[in-house]
Amino acid sequence: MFDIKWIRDNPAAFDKAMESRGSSQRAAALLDIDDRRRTIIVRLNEAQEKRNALSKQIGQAKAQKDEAKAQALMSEVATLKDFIPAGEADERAVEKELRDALAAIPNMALDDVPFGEDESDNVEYFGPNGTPETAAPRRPPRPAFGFAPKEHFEIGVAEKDMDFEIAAKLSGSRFVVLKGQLARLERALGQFMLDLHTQEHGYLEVRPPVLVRDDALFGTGQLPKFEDDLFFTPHGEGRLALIPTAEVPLTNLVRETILTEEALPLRFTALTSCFRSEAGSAGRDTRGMLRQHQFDKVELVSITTPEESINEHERMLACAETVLQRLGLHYRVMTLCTGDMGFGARKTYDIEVWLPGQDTYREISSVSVCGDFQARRMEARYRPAGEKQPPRYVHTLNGSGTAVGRCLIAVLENYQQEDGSVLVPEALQPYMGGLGVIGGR
RNA sequence: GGAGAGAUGGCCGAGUGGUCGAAGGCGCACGCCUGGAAAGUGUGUAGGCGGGGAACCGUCUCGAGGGUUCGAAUCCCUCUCUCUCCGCCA
Repeated sequence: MFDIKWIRDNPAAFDKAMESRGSSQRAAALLDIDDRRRTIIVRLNEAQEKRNALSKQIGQAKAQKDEAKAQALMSEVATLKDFIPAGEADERAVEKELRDALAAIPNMALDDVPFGEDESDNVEYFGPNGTPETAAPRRPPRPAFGFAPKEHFEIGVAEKDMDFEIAAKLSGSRFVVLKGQLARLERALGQFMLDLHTQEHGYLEVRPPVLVRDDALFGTGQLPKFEDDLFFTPHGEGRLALIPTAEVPLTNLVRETILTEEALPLRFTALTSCFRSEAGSAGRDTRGMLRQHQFDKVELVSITTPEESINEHERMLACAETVLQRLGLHYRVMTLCTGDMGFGARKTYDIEVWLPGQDTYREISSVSVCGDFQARRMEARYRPAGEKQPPRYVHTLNGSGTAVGRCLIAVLENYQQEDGSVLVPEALQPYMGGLGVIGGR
């Protein structure tokens, strides 16, 4: 969420940022609300000041048993009796108007984010000061096949243990039932990723709720604008949402707090199921388990100072890349252009894994730095170390590390054998009881 | 689901109609003490909004929202959450 004071001071920059993100928001309309708001506040404050001063005098008069004087003062205050409640109501209304307007505005892209309209304008990224040559050694090569590689759901093991028909009977479309070694392989992937991030990357493992309140969703920016993407369940008088990503509970872990600077950075990771209604995706990726209503994901969230968030973004990307490197999966990294970024992001890297069966790259991780955008919505601040300074908003980052279901697809497609079996990447074998291949005879 | 207790500053904890944004403690910051440190000691230390170049001033905030009152942390109503006991339950 934007700071109205910043918009007041930088209206041209704000308009430019909105235009580059394809938003029709402009500073003038917001500042008009702000002007009305400030006028109301000034008038209200003056009236309150007068009331408070007179009330204090009434207290003194009563203490001195001067009833006549007290009565005179009380009748004077009575003239404010209508104005103050009305002014308070006006203030509440205009504050809400401003907050509602600000809450619907997407974050501003960082200066080095490429300008563009959609995913065709995204730009490949090779690391800080990187080139294709410097990035290549870290990235596993594409596998070579002596046969035509199949899509994941056509591979022998999947035809046996990846059951969309029974899932449809249970739950409808966009659900899957995994069985046997495929079920175990997905579990192994989640365990492997969690162990990697907790043991080597310094993340704290968290088991959060997967049902959350509207407030938490507002904090990370899913509400109020993206209600249609969520599943809700009734609860008491209200409702709870199933999380679309563990970003929601992990980031909200610091909501409404003032941290000490020494506590930063905070790094959280969680393996959870995620739930998305995919309302706008009818007809897209309907075959296979690429786009499901329910999927598992290992999420990474960092809470940092403003000074450190850019560095943390690169670090988090590297943490996510390590997953694919250890699994021997070929991938590329894209910097999302201004038009393709999510609502709360200032800059986003997508990691796209190579899927030989589809003969294309598909997103398997998205790593975003949000600046103080979410922190403002959550009221998450920290107190700078040293000399007395006011609290500042923290910066928040989130990234997938990685999507487990899509990673399963990638393993199947990249390690498939002509006979329908699939080799188990070395890094996963300890999690598979030493098994080197699944689906073989 | 039933009964009861509670929610106060970064943290703990006093405070039942006026001078209370709020005692005391912890923590933190600065100073003194010290060869240096610890201990001790002194001072300071909430946040939001508005006005102002600034110093500063005003206002709001004691879980949230309404209400009573000239005046509310304190009284009333509604809600949320936490704790204890009972019931149910993986």
